Amino acid sequence: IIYGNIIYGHCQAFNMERAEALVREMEEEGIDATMDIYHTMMDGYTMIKNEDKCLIVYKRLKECGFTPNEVTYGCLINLYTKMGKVSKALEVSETMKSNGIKHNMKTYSMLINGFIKLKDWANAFAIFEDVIKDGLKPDVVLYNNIITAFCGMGNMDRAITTVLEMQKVRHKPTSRTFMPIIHGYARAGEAKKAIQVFDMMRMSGCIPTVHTYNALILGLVEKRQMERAVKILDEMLVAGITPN
RNA sequence: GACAAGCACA
Repeated sequence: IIYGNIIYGHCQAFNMERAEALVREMEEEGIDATMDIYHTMMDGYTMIKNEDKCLIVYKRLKECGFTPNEVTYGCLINLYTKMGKVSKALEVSETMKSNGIKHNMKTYSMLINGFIKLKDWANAFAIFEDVIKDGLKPDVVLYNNIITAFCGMGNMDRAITTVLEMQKVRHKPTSRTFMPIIHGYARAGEAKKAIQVFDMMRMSGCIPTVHTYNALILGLVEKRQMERAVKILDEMLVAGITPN
């Protein structure tokens, strides 16, 4: 139990060697690892993009007599989408379903995100249809994913209407909701619109993050509006955000 | 049920 927390900490800090050493230490003491420990280990390996190790952990989980649950499959789907192997992720999705485990918002988000990374908008939206068909109500993250997709397609208007839609359903946009939009306008050289969205964002009570500022500054720089970019940079420092 | 596996970046 205590081990679990420490291992979790190491995984988050990318110290996978340390985490692994602890697991071994635990086994030597005759303490059985719990499922969450396997999950955090899989996650850790996913973060450092070590597919093989992650799969080994998965295999060990099964060897220890655990039955994969939705989180386990989620970890696998996450792994494959992060590696850009969406077809593999879909296979996992099928196995999961045939084992009687339904998709939830997170597994769907991961799949959509995988397709978005490949710029496969058609399939991304196909998954979104499945979500609706399942009668699930999209959550904030899923909305953010959809917005990212619209921005990637260059369909900025749909992106904005989606934001309005989610507000209607009483979902508070997060700073990540607006980032792809600001970024999209920035890339298109529409600095004015980017700033408009930025204001809209603050109006809805979102606190801009470093990434938000980065997106905005990038746009201004591309438009050769260096003075404005520098001004924003100052605002950012005043807001107590450290540039990266 | 709530935590917990899903959304940043040239």
